Amino acid sequence: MSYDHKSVDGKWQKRWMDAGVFEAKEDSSKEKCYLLVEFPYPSGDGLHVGHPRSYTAMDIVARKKRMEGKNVLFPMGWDAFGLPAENYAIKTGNHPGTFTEKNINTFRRQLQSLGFSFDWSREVNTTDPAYYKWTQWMFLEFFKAGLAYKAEMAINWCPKDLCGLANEEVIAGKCERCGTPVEKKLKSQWMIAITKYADRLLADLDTVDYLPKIKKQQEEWIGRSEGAEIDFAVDGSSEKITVFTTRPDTIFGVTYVVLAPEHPLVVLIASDEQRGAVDEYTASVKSKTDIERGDETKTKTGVCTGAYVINPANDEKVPVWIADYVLGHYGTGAVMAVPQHDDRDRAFSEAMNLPIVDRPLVSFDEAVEKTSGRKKVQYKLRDWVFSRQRYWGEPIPLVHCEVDGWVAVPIEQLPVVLPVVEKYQPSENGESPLASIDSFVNTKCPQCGGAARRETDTMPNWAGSSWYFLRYADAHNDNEFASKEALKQWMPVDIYNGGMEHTTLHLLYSRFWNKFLFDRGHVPTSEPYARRLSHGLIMSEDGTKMSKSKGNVVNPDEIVNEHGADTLRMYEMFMGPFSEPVPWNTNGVIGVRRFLDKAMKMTEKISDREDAEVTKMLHKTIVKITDDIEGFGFNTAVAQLMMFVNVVQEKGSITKESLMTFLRVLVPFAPHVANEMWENLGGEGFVEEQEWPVADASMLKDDTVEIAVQVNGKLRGTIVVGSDETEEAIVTMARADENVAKYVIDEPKKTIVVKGKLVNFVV
RNA sequence: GCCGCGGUGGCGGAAUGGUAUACGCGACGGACUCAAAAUCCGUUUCUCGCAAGGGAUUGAGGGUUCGAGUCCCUCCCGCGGCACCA
Repeated sequence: MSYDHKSVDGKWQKRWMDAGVFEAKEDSSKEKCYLLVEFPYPSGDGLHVGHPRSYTAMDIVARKKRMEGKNVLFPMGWDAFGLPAENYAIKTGNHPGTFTEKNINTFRRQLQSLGFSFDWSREVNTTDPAYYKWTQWMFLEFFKAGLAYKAEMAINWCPKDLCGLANEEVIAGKCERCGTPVEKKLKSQWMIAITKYADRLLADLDTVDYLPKIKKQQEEWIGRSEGAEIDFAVDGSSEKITVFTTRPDTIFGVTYVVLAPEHPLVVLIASDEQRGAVDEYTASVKSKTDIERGDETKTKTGVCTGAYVINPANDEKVPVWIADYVLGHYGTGAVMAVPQHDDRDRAFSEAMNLPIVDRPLVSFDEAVEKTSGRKKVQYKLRDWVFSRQRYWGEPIPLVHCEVDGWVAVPIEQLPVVLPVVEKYQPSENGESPLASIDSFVNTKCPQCGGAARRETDTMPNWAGSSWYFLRYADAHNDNEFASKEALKQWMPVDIYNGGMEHTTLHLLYSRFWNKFLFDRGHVPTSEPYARRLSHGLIMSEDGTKMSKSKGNVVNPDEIVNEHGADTLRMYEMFMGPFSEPVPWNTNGVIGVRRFLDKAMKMTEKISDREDAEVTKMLHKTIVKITDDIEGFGFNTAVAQLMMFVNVVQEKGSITKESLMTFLRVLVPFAPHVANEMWENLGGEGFVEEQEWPVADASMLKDDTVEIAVQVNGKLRGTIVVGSDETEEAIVTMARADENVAKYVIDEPKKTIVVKGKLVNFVV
């Protein structure tokens, strides 16, 4: 006999919703706890089994914290701008919002079918004008602070779709949709000066509790290096080449200087004899895609410009080359080459038959001083390209006026709502579809009232997700993105869980965004997340990534229908360590369902008395579950719950009191089953409304312990002794063991006793 | 190439330097049944042995230690991230 999961699941989900038990309260008498999971992109495929892994884990934490008396905020929403909806719109001509809404409804139904204790009253949706009004408002804050600026940028361009592509849409150098190799195209783009925050984004990592590997990824992405800028005068010219180097101490070993092909000085200094070769080389580099350029990391190419520079340390005259191993966008786009100390310079020298000299090093400071250089800190981080020539994104709320230039749309006119368009395809020259809507584009300048044109680019996907955690604090506020009081109550997020795939960009962007708002006095903390954890991916049974094209995607609905919500929840917790990737195994699901059936049957074993073993196990279980939830060891927590039920089954009876206590540690994992049992036993209200149990320390101690007896470290027997037995008595008993005595004939050289664990005789 | 993580039964995995293989799946045997499913009981790292018990075993090889899956060194394999950042 197994329990009827369909009626049990539905019954409790309805009751939780009706009672609003999981809604966070603006109640300062309790300590707050803000638990955040990454809000999903509501794709047309519906929920993936990967989603509930993170959500269940944090749901368990949330339920436990509530029972411990915390005021918990555990919200959910939708990161709903995105390409799939736009592609769907291009294909069908329907509005992407229709598609998005349908998908959100599916996701919401699926999440609710798993009984997560989300506070649905605070649901947010990035595509809702009431939400993106504030995304636009924040962009204007960047604009007003001078951090948003326009610049010519090379963007990814698909020559077949006539369309600009985001980096994420370029797969292996090809257009994600049509497979055409992607080209570079210069376009004027809105940029946000995240590099101004590079030092703080790096330094403040010391103030947060992230997994070390996550910190490391942030550090590497920011990529700080210390060095110096040194000027090399161009021989016979007033020009100078400034290089950035982290090794000024190698200055005497410089044999040539290299410019990136896109360096502006190239055209100025190339000699007449070399000009042809230089132009040819520059053109060939331009026509290469990033991948082609990257592919050639082993064979270095370049040409001599015919110009020479003077090494400021020793007045040596060295040639100037151009080569694409030097990047235009990093440092000064120019490098002093020291083949003696740098592998890349050495490889280039060997390829071009350039000399490699052996010169002594000088100290860093001495070299900087001798060359009149400047100490300099460089970052790999680049400013954030914020424009997309796309329909399905937040319109950038600026207008361009002939007289006043770029002007912010006044706050009372926000949001700038996405207009209705005929077609969602970008235009021939790569303009956003919004550019073809005259009624949208033509407007008046808010400053002078003259004719002006609206910006038609939209924001990238990252925008809405850069601040959603703030909106949850006060999700329905029309006057502010969130009130100061609400933000003060909830921020920072106590634990933020998400995938490793978001630990560079999303994490960095949202930290930056929050810091900026902090500087403007809009949010109370400089860092948004006190703690960041990540979960491992759920792989398919063969260990590869689940994907629709391979047809190995598991639909969570099927598991819920067949075995119930609690089975899916617990299986996802049981399948392996939370932070590691684990393969899905449909066979394994059945084990969890069997456990839940056995757990349900414990209500038939109620008795006035129970075996002492059961009582002891209950208290051990309380301790183990409490610790495991704190340490995110959900798989071993589930194992412990199983062991408890196994003991009850073996002993045949349990008191009602013990069982009801057990339900309080079961409920975070299997809330439907736990509540159903609770009700069957005559419990009042919800199990979630009970206090988290505390183990009785006196119950944790065993009367007797089994002790291993080793001889020279090899196990030769076990003895059972009283837990308070003296060492002496234990050693005597150990030696008395028949099998042990065979090996310990003479007095042992040494005897090691580890209390409660083992005795080791060294003979 | 560099950095990080990992390698334990047939499978997913467990183990503050202290009885390796918990828990689950699968498999095998038994009970119940006309039969099957479900359920329950038992066995299940390999190996020698009727048994008592012995031997081997945590990717490979060394080392430290009374004792190593765990610590150290060398190497192999897998996964993830970064990748000409001067």
